This record gives sequence, structure tokens and C-alpha cells, in this order.
Amino acid sequence: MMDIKLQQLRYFSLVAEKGGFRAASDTANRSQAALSTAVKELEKILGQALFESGHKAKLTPYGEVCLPMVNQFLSLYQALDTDLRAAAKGQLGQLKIASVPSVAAKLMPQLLVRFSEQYPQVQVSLVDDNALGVEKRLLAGEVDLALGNCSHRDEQHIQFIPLFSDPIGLVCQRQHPLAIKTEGVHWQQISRHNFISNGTSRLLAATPAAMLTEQAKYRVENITSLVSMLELNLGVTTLPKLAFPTDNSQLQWVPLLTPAIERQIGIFSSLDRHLSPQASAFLQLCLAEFGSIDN
Amino acid sequence: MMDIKLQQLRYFSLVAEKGGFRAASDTANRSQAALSTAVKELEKILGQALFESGHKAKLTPYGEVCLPMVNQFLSLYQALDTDLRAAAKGQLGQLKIASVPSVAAKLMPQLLVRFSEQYPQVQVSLVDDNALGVEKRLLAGEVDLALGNCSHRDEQHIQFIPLFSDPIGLVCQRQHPLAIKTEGVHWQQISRHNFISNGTSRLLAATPAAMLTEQAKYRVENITSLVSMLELNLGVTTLPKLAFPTDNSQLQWVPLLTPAIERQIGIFSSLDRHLSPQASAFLQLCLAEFGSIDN
DNA sequence: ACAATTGATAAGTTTTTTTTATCAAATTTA
DNA sequence: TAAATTTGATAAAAAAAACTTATCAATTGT
Repeated sequence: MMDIKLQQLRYFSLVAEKGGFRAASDTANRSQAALSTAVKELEKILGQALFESGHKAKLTPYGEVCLPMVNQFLSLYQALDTDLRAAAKGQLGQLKIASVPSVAAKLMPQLLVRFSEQYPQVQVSLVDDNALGVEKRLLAGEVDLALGNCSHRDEQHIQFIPLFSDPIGLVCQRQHPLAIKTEGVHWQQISRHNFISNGTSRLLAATPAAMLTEQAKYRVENITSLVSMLELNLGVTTLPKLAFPTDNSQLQWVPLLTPAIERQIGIFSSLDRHLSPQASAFLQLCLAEFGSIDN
Repeated sequence: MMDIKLQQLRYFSLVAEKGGFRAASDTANRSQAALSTAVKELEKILGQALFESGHKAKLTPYGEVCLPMVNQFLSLYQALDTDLRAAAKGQLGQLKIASVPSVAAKLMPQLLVRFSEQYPQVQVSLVDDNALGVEKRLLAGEVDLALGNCSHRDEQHIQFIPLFSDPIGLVCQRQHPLAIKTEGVHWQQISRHNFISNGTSRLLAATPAAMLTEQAKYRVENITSLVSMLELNLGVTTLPKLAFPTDNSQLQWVPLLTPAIERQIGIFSSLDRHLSPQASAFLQLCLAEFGSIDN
């Protein structure tokens, strides 16, 4: 049992539309014989004549029944073609991103607005998690891309592209004696005060400032809780500049000068899977935004 | 811009389903190379990889997006194939029939029931008209087939296949003196009574009985009016046996013996157009019902 | 009646698809 | 861990399909 070819359907529809094999062959840039044989073979496959035998290409009642079905199918084929190509260009589909909270809050909104302008049909989902969590989600295939600070934990399966560096600084009340040192503070200056350790404090590890976390009076992961405690002057903490809530009127961020610590914010992608076209487009957007070389 | 081939979509879907080119090539009865090159070319057309490069045929995120779209399209292709073939066998589409009232009322119901059993998906429409009207509708392409009595008016465009013959007879009240002559009457016996001419009376033309219509006191086309007038004993008329309302308890049909007149009931089809498969099937049904040779 | 136009068909050419044969890489087995 | 197996990719050759050219008979318009 021969199967029906796309070309046969196309020619059948075109001949019916143009009202003749000659006219159809002109618009299709094919010889009249090509269309004639193709339609004849389609008729053979179906076991029924589509056009009346005779001079003019007039549809048979059967052809009349077939034509709308065939035309609808051909438009579905066109739609598929368009969709597959659109999806290939990343204009269709979904994009899943994991990000550390500070990036998710401060940078993602603008990035996503610009991405959605270019790719309005793409469904974007964003989850936030800590630095280890975003990498884990990426490895699990839960997300296409992950934004966070470099840890170089699994170079075998994960690629890291640095985007920019984010300096660590002291966070304290505006009335705090250290708050006026806007040019920068030394870790030993901090150690004279109560220290509240937080999720980003592991960035201090392997630096002299690691002492602070070891002597910490509190450890708080949640950023809102942390802010409340700082506002109540229960102590001071360190945060990357990006993680500092800029709209807060009671707290102050002061750069940590000695040692100067920076976290490398960048974008992770899996080496095991192809990037989806839209993920690739988003990565390009990030690179364009922050410069391709780390700065 | 190359266009996407059906075969490429089929192979892509099959490889994804079977989880490998080798396994897919087995079920498709093709070489592994055939599927490999076909899918590679599809990827080239789309400009994106569908399968991860590596040992196993794992879908890329893009392939993951494409697969359901492609599968849906392939099932639509299957549906089209099925529908076109079903329509070719006359199992789909519509059938339009014109018939003279007597045939429409007495024979069509049973015929249509049997037709619908075999072709449940076919929409049937039936119009009734007089002998000239059904032929006109057929010529106009309004209907696929016409049932009526032969007139041989347009042998160039219309084919007539006789099905059976229908004898003309006298119709009168049961109490009428002629009603007892069940073996048959002579036209001259009728001429002594009031005659009501009707639509079927032109069948008497070119016979001695034509005299009856010439001397007719009334002429009534509508069958219901005619029956009423006969019941009121306003006169007698002639009707083909089939046109006589068998459930009427007051009237009687008596064969016209001299001259014996019969109308040939048969089926008309256009010589200019192909019969639709379902029309052809209906014609076969009629021939089977009434015997292919006129009787 | 004649010229022009229509679709059908046969033969030959081009293009596409498929197979065969082989490869390198990855996986499994011993 | 090494050998054997299995995987998908690729090149060359063969087979199949699609298309073109050339020509025909039939129909239509003038």
C-alpha cells in the first residue's frame, strides 16, 4: 500500500486552485508533465479520479470532497514548518533559569524584560536558590541555565562563564561607628563588634576574614530576618554589594578593604546537554549586558 | 530554503520513540545510515540539533520541543490518509438524490436505510420533484442521481438505467362500478365517467387513452388534493401503481388493460461528471434490489 | 475547418534516497 | 583493565523517484 506524498497533495491543490495543469505548472515552476503524473499517481493510490477526464481540469465530486481536507492539511504542514523554525530560532518554547537570590532580585527583572521583548513567545521560569542549589538544579537538568557565583566544583559537567565581580562589604546600621568609613574597612575593625554570619559568609573562607564567621554570635540564612536583626543593632554582617538591599534607609554598606574579597558572578551551563536556542539567546544577552570578558 | 520532508519527520519521530537509530531502522526496515542521514539533513534544514551528539540518541531540549509537534502532525497525516481513502470508498462525503414523489415515498425509505447501514458516515439528502424536475436538477449538477421514469430527452448528457416498470391503472372509489373489474379495464369504459387529470397523466400521451386527458373535467397536480377529490367521488383518474396510496381504505386501483401502459422507473446519472463513490454505491444497491435487467 | 490549447504519455535525465562498507567513540563484558 | 560489542557518522555506489523534453490525441475557440 503506497503512501500519499506531500508533493502530490500540493500539486493536486494547486491544479484545483489554478483551474488547470498548465497554469499550475507555471506557478510551481515545474513542467506540466510533472504535475500530470504526480496527480495521476495520487489518483491511482486513492483509487478514484480527482479530476474529470476531458479537456479541462474540473474536479470530480470525489475531488470536491478531498480538496478542503487536503488544503487544511497543507496549511497545517505550513504551520508546523513555521513553528519548528521559530522554535529553532528560540522564538518558541520555554526557558528555565535558576539564580541566586541577589541576582534574581536585582538583575533578572531587567534582563527578563529585554529577553521577553525579543522572544515574546517563550515561557520563562525563574527559581532562586543558594549557590550550591542552582548548580545542583542545573546538573539535574531541572533548569537550562544557572546564575550564581563561581565555585568550580564540577568542571567535568558544568561550564562557568564569568560576567562580573561583586565586592564583599560590611553591613551595619547607619548610626554604627563603622558606617562612616565609606572608603573601606579592615576585617579586624569588624571583629571588635558582634558578627552575624549569613549564607554568603562562606565567601570569607580561606581569607583572614574567616575569623569573623568563626566568632559569630548568630547565624541567619534568611535575608529578611538578617535585615531585621541588623536594624535592631544586634550586630553587623558582611554581604556582597549586590545582595545589599539598596532601598533600605537604616542600613549602610561599606566596602571590605583588607582583605578585598569579590565573588565572581557568572552563568553556568551544562556540558552534557545542548543549550536550547532560547537559552543560548539568553546567555548572549547576558554577555552583551556585562561584557564578554570578566570585568 | 529547503522544505521539510515527511520522511524526515517520520524518521525523527521513530528514532525518538525507539531511543536509537539502530532500533528505529530495524522497525522501519531501512538501513541505519538512511535514518542517520535523513535526520542529519532535517537538523541542517532547521539549523538546530535534534539529538545530543554522543553515543545514545538522546533528544536535545530543542528536539524535546519539536517531538510533540511532529508527532501531532504525523497523526494528522495519518488521519488525512484514512479520510481520503474512506472517501474514495464512498464511506465519507454526501450523496444527493432527486426522485419523483412516488418512488421517494414508497421505495426510498427502505433503500436509504440499507444504504446508511453500509455507509453510516455519508450525509444523504433527498429532494422530490416531478419527472422533468429531477432530470433538470441532475443536469444542473444539483444532485448526483435521479430516480424517475424514463423520458429519453437528453441522451447526450444523461444515462438512464431502467430498474422496473410500473403499470398505469384506474383509481376510483371502492363503491364505484369500475372498482370490481380487478382483472382490468378498457379506456373506453373509463371515458364514460368524469375524469380528473393529474401530473402522471402525460404518460397516457401517444396512446388511445390520451382521449381521457383531453376530455378531463379537472386537472390536479397535488396528490393529496387528488385523493380528496376522488374520495368525494368527483371523478376517476389514472395513476401508476406505485403512486397509488396503498394505505387508503376508500379508493381502489384497477389495472388499465387496453391499452396496457407502463412507465419505466429507472435511475438517471450524468454522463458529464464522474459519479461520486457513494453515488456509485447507491446505484449498485438499486441494481441489486431490482435486478440489473429491467423486469 | 483550422489554429490554439488542453491534459496524457514515453523516453531520457537529474535528483534524491537508500544501501553497503567502514570508522571512531562509547559502553559492556569478561 | 582490556577485549569485544554496540553506538552513530560518513563516503561511495546503487536504486528509486522526480522531473524535463518531446510528442500525442482530444477539445475548444474563431
